[in-house]
Amino acid sequence: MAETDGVRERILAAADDLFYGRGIQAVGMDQVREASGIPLKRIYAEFPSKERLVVAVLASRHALWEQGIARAAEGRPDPRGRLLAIYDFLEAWFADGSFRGCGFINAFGELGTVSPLVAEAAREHKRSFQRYVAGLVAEAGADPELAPQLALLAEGAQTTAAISGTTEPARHARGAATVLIDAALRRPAA
Amino acid sequence: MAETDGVRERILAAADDLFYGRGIQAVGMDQVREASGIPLKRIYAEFPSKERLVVAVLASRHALWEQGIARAAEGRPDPRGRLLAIYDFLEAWFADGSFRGCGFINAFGELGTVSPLVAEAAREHKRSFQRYVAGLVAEAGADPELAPQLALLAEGAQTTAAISGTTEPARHARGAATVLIDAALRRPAA
DNA sequence: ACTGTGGGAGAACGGCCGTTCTCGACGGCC
DNA sequence: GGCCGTCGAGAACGGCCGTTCTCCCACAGT
Repeated sequence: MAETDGVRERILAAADDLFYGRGIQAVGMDQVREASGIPLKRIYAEFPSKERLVVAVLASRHALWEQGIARAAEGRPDPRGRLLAIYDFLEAWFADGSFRGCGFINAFGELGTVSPLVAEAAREHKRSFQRYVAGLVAEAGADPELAPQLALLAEGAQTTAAISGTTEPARHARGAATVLIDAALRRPAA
Repeated sequence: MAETDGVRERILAAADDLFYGRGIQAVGMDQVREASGIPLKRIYAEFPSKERLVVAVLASRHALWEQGIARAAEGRPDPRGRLLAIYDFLEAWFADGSFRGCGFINAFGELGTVSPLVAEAAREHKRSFQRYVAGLVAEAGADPELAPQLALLAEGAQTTAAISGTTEPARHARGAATVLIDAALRRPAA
């Protein structure tokens, strides 16, 4: 049992590509098998149902997201810079040809009412991002109200970039965030 | 041919409820028949395929959206008030128990890659909203950059409210919009 | 009253879904 | 070398999908 053999990871990578790229319901388990090269029996040994596989894919996507914004924040000495780094990270992401919006928003829209596990995964992902932003806002000593406002800009940029197919929303969000942050820092929190 | 008999409207209303509430792929044509009380044969006489029905539902939803923001803007004498009315309209919408996010974002996430017609309907809806905001921003004499920023806040509020299940995002967006508008009006466009 | 037409209800169709089962080949241990 | 458990390949299953077809009744004109 020394190593997982990467089977789980190969399934997750293939399923993530397919689910994110084409929509979850539009992808059959046979396509996951074909793309991963892992037999159906083994997939079902690892994930007892498609729903569980979806949840696991979302979990891995959440980990990637956290790594991404953490890496973007590296080298930014002040909280203000780390907050703005979020939008730089978004711009790089939007420029990726396979970008298709926030996988959690997409999954929630598709399965939110039919799968409580998927709905909860999306809620927890967004809560976690809100906490991250709130932490930086607190570090900066700004009004806590600033945090959800900055998060809103990031969410809006993701959906707008997905539908329009451009990267501009990241720059618009960054510009708006700059104004909001500087206004909040001029009149700091009690 | 004096009147459409409302058949088309009944189909659209039932389909919209179901598609928006449960997701498009999760709803079968039989459920549309049952909910509308219109026989399948007549539905297919009116809409040649499910995809066309989806597009028609999105078109009616677009009309409702335009009416909603237009009505919210009534009685607001200045562009600034009409811009902020967008977020008041959103808050009222979020408070509706059946709110489940922006139907166009949901449809795009679910079918954007598989149905070009649905993708185009979503794009056109968002473009139209951008034009509306841009018009008000121009009326106000503010920097045109303000328009996409305000739109971002509205988009982010919709997805955040959908996933969190609260109405707060509307107030957060309104607060951020106030700051952005007033900052832009202090340093007006060339 | 008889025929013809149109529209209603629901069965039927081919196809794909998620999931499970069968079968045959392979490799480790005595 | 012979047995046994393991595992991969793909068929099989029940069920639902979007779409079409069949059948039957209710009513029009003469």
